[in-house]
Amino acid sequence: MPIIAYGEEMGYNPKEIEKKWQAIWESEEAFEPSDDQSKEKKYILSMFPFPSGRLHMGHVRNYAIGDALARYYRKRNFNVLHPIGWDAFGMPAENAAIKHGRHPKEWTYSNIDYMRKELSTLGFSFSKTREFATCDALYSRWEQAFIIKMYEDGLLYRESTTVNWCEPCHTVLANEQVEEGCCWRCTTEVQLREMPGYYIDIVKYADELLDDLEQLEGKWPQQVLAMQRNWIGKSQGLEFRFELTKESQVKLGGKFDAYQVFTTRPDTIYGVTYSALAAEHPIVKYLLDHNLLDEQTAEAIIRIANSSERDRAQAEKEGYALGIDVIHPLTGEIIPVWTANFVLASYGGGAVMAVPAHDERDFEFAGRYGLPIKRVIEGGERLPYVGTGVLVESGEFNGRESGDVKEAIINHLEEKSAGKGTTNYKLRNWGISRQRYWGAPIPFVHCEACGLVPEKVENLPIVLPEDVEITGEGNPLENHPTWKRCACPQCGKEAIRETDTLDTFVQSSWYQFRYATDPKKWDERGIDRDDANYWLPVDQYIGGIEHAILHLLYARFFTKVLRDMGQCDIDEPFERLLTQGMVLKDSAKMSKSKGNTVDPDGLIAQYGADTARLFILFAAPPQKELEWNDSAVEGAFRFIKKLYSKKEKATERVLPEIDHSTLSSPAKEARAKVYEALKKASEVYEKSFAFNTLIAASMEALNALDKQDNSSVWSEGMYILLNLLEPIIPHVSTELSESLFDRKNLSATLKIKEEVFVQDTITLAITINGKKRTQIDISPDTPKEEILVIAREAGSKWLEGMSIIKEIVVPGKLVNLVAKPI
RNA sequence: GCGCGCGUGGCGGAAUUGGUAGACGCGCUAGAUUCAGGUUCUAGUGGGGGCAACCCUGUGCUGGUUCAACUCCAGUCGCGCGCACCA
Repeated sequence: MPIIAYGEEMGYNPKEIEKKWQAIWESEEAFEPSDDQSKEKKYILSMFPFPSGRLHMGHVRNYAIGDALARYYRKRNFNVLHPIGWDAFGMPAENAAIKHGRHPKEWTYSNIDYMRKELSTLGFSFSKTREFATCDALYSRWEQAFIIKMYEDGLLYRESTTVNWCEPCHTVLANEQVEEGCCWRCTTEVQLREMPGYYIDIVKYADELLDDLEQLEGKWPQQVLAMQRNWIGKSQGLEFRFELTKESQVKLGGKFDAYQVFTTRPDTIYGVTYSALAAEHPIVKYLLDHNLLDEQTAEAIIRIANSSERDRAQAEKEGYALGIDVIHPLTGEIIPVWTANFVLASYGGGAVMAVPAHDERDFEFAGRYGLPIKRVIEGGERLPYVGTGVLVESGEFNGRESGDVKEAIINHLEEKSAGKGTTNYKLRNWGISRQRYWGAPIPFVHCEACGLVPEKVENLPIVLPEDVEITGEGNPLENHPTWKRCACPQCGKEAIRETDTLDTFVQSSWYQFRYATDPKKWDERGIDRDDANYWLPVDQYIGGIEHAILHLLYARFFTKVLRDMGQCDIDEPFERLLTQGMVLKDSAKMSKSKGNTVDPDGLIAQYGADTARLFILFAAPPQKELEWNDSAVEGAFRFIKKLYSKKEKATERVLPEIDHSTLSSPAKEARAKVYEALKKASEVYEKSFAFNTLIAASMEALNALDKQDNSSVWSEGMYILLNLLEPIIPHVSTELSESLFDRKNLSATLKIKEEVFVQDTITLAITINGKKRTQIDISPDTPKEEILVIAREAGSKWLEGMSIIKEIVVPGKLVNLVAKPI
């Protein structure tokens, strides 16, 4: 019986161990990447946090995964870049200012200081020299330079259009930032508003953004790829002109002679019985402005135009005849024009041809208003029939298949100069203006004489004024007495500075390049091309699925833009993506409002960082949701205590040479388990990320070691287990590695010794007709014939009155005897 | 409606990718240690049956392929996520 009188000193003391190693790592600058770019690199990146004040469990999970990978590759002698920074601009800082009267800047930087400490108590191996906050003036400086370059390259423009306005956030939102008609941040319904703003032409890159998803196949989650494809929404078809009749042209004051419509089904063009315009369409506007509609109709159309897209999507089909007609480009028929609430203003020109026989929406609308329905595709019992088939009543195209007639109809219209093959995207250009204070100023100036002028690059950064009053009313930059007054960069006369700030997604679109740039060069340039080419793409990116569209699409887009600017030579920023699941408690997302949070600080105070990290990686595979479980945390703590308590078992300070054949069978078993865990390690760290199974294998190995007492086997076991657990529970692993092996076990590349898997006897399952009946122990080199003899004997009980018709031996696994009654 | 994914003990989850289902952990049961609680240790733990060796049954459901299916195929039900009048 061991004496445990001085157990307190002997026992596992996470606080002391963790503090000690965190200090050592800091003084050793253990996590800084090397400047030597001839070394093989790994860039491991967890999405950077918004400095909200405190870490939550989602952060802990995110960084525990990234840290495990970074530490693994560092040990494998890769040059590892594992940076952290702060996504520091954004609304919550202003909300805190309104609520608590704290200046956003002060609030943000003090949050960063606190959270940086939290990260270090968790022992994450981040590079310290590359840390930055996106609200740092130096970061804005380069971002503003990129924005100006985009403007010069014709990729960025200012335009007044209908935008999504969120009243509580007091700003416009990009399309991606509207979820089911509501603001992604505050979930209130967005309003449509006409106002000027800055846009980046992301649609120009739509094809590349779509096509390059193929390169990511198998490396990004399928779901994310599908969401991106869906969002880009490429569709090919026909765009053609609907010529207005002479009478209609006259009615429209000669202002319009035709309008464009888009269809993906040119094969149904002979089935057109009406055409429909969005309520916002210029022709409808003209009719309203010139009182060419009766009062009731006009009112109804205005009501539709003022309702949100979301409301319209839920409303019944509704529309009004406009009293004008167009001419069918192929048949010359007169087609009535309607306005309809289901036609989207923002897609395909805001106008459609309507083929009620072959489109559900058109059908429903036609039914409601008694419009004619003309079938032109054979197939299906009932209308609408939206499938493909043989064309009828389609003039010269009769009898041909939809599939091969599409191209012909497009060509036909092209020849008549009435239409052309076109590609449309659901993706819209990225609106980057925000009418808020706490963001990077958009570096433009409005000059009465020169118009819109970009700021001179040498004047960058344009920094925010600090003496502002944040009340939640209006834009503080707009309201500031002097800030917006400036000199025109072009003519030098008095001008007005732009008061919109950049969408915060702009900052997170290029931060991966900033980390890669040697900090010594941060003053000189935003991105160093050689550094970027060396470090990027990020080998493994880790973050929440909630960024599947927004951030990941923007960052991919920026990468391509920066490439075209000559900042780097890569096409895709993130080679592999891991989307972690949420951390739940009581089956609900942890949140302050639900009161179901578990505070990382409290957990660390109670059990230590290693337990927190171990639990979070053990409880579920990283991609899945993780249900918090206090007693399972205890279990993780118990494992670490057990590991620690076994340190005296290892008596040799190097990896011992062991003669496997002389060992007892529990010792052999223990070695096999240890090496199984080692085998698993590389697969887990490099491929599957199923840390839960690696931890399970390590637990099995420790349990097996504990069932034997050979100190060499113990030494070898600890040597290996501490190595493979170090990325997960670094403090206790390093502590034990230091005291047992002078940390030599942490730098070595460990070899798998195949001989430990060779067993004296192996167990084969005996199955009869695929059903397991019994098992046999045999020597591994027993010939097949002999195995069958033993197997038949072992199974004889179940084979009575049967005749064997087939025998299958799966080496090392089982014997299956296939038998039939005689 | 369309797209993607998932259904395995009381719970979290394993299963070398077609070869002994339920590893590992939590929980639970019994026992040991303890004045007691906690800790720790030992044994057991999918369901049903049997004194027992054992037997039956079992991966949402129904079929199929195969010597062999949690794994592959078809259908079906349920759940989750995303998109949603995109012409």
